[in-house]
Amino acid sequence: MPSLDKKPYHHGELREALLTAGEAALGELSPENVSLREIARRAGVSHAAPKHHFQTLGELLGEIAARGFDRFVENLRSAADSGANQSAAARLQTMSRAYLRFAELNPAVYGLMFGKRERCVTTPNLAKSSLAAWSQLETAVAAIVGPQKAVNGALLVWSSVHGMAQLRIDRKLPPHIDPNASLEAVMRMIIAGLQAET
Amino acid sequence: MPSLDKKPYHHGELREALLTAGEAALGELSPENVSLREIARRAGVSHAAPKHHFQTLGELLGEIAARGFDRFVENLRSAADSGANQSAAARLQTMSRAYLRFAELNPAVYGLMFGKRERCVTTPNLAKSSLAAWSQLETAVAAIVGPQKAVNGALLVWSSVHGMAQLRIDRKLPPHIDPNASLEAVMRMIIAGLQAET
DNA sequence: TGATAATGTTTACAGCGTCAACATAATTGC
DNA sequence: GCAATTATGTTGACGCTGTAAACATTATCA
Repeated sequence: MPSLDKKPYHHGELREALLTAGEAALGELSPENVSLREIARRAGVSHAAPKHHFQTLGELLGEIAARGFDRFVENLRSAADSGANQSAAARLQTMSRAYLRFAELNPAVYGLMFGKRERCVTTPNLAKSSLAAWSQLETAVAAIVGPQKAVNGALLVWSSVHGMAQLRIDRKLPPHIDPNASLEAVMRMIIAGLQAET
Repeated sequence: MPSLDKKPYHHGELREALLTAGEAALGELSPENVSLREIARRAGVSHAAPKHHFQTLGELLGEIAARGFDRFVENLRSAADSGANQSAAARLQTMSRAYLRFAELNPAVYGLMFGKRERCVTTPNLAKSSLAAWSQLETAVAAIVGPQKAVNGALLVWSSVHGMAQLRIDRKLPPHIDPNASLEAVMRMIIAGLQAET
């Protein structure tokens, strides 16, 4: 009698399997080694099978970036909620911690989300989530400096936190710097700068 | 009689030619299309010729990044010099403008310099130049907040400017933002934040 | 001047993304 | 319920890539 657990010809959940295999590969391999063929291998499928679900590698990575954005926005939202009864400044600091934490835990996906869009295709909901994250930040900043100056204030915060995340991921910070302690000090200065604007 | 301008078997200045061809390619093509073979083509030489001057593509790109760093440090230095008789705050602002300008004019090289070191190899003088840039910045910041708090202050400035550069290069800024005007506003807030530390 | 080192070319190999042709299974229409 | 169609797999091919090895040409030096 033939073995009962023989692999069927059709996978059934291949699209989903490719996305999770891709995320796993991004977590384990250096980005340049994350290839369509490698992801297909991990999903236990031939190298051309993904074609029926993602036209190109860029489309697959774009979808992974979109999912990353959803998780990212959710993380920031729950951080903001958890600080609902704090001061606006403390809430902003909490959000910044969540931001940096996400970047540290998901460096490759973070790179897809915020890096140049050469490796992945920008899907509509990716653009939407990106804008959602921005207005989330702008709202938190507006609570400190008022809506008038919220744009530049949000730019200050976003640039700084994004810059720190990037520098840390790319290991470009001088070795004598402790990123967590520094984030607190940097955020303190940022908030002072914001408050000087009022 | 044979033509006099016939190409000689040996190039003569191939190493230099490869570096400039590489920089040109980085300026014209999207980074993923900058290949060793493409650079060799531009230098008018067979695809394996670079091997005698650069062991790998990463070595070539690493050397290009190192040269970029030299120009970068020089730009910042001359910006700092030009503001020698200004206040420390104004001098820092001048340096920031030079920083952002360099990133805008040389996005691909900037990416090699500050991005992940997967595409290019870190050569010793690259590390040296990087550290030089950092202490240059730290000195400028120390003139405002004193040496004690210069480290965190420099981190604030570097993160912010690097973040803005990256966001602008990657076109991740909301479209309604004018980067140049925003830089001024952001730097004003940063300097206020630094001065609040004293 | 002749050996040797430097610096080119050619050829080869494996991995990549993508496409086209084909195989198999699920679904739909009658 | 069965045939036609559609969805989703596999296989093989193409041209690209980086890199290595073998070979050709020229420059350098004893």
